[in-house]
Amino acid sequence: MRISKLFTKTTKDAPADEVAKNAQLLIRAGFVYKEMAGVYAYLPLGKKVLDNIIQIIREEMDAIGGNEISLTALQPKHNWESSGRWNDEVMDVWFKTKLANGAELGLAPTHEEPLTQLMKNFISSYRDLPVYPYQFQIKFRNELRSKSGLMRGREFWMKDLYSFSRNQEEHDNFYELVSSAYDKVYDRLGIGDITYKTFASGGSFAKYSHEFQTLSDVGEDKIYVHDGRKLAINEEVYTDEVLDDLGLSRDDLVEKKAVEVGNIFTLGTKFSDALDLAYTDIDGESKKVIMGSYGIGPSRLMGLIAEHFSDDKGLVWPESIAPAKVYLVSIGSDEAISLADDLYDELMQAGIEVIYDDRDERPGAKFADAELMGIPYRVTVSDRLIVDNKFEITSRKTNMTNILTHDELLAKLS
RNA sequence: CGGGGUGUGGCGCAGUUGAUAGCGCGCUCGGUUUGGGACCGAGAGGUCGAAGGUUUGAGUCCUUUCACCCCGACCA
Repeated sequence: MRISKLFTKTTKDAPADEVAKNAQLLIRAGFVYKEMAGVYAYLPLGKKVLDNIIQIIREEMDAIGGNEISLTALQPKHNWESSGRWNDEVMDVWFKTKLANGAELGLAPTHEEPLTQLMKNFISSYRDLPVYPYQFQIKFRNELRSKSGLMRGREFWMKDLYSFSRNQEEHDNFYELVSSAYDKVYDRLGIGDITYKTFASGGSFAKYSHEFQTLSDVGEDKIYVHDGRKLAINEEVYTDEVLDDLGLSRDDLVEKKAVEVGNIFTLGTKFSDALDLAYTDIDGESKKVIMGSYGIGPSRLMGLIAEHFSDDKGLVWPESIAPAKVYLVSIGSDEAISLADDLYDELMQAGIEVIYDDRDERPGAKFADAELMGIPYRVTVSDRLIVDNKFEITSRKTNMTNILTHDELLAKLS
């Protein structure tokens, strides 16, 4: 992508009313636009990052047998009345509205009910199970207070996977499979080392659910971490009984602040009971489907990663989700520009994503933008380098610079 | 939803005891610059969040309201 074709611009100042560092940087770098409190639009570079995060999650969900779907944001109330969750006392985050004919509607805050209803069309035999539909969708939640930039919005991207299993054992196996898939997702996003599988309250059908909590000073959750076993306990279930269960003592654990970046939850028959989702087993008996739900918030992850991987110059994206791998800067004469043009074409043809700063700007401005945008490698083409047939490459993360030949540069970037 | 704070060109801000709005960034044009956010000159751009009120006169005082931010409670 050429900067000259990119409609966004960077700014030196962040909006005064935006305090969260992730939103400040993302707005300054032109990745997102704030529509209102807790509601952000994704601009070209931000959309790219979000899509990259989503793609990593998609690959890992597909790898464990997920079937990607796309459910509706508009929700008629009847499914939700079956489960009791249409009631504002039970689910207090609803955005509700009406059809022209007066019928009540809600904007989906989650999708257990509609998906359970939908699956009744496709599940009737034990042969139809297990199945694992999932989707990426904007969820709507009327939070009393949104905050922390992208990390707590009133509309936000969520990956929600649901499991439909024949029995508890089948469910438990898949539950563990999802857990390991989540580990892979966080590893690929570059936050695996600071993300802990965390014991949390389980609801009616399981003793525990599990959250994936990433350590962060801006985290809203308090967890107790055991580094050796790479697990943690959420404050809400930090009791002697739980410690006994896990064979831990308080001395082994350290209190940390963290951001919940995923959760896996055993639903049991809560929704299959409410909406009557049953199958006929091999023995001819009708049985209720055992369900689970598994969430990851791609937009929250984007905010968290922006916040975590940043410094005084701006964003520092992990290579796996950066909007491009290379920020190409040309400095000086027409000859340097022409050489940069050629390099841009060559890198793009080699499948290496490049943001080419082809503006008539001074070097300092280009360098500053490369750093603010957090592109992993900055490649410079300039008159002083041309003389020796060399290119300069600088790592955003380490700030190390190498002067390379054309072939060395391509080898390094491939 | 309780407590606190803030709304003035696109962004960041100033505006005194009330007298019809100014600075920096950005933007446009001209020129000079070109390895760390250049400089000089000339310009454009604001019914001061909204509504009502007090006053000869309101960005400034009063009332109402909306929005945003922070702390708390709640929540992926």
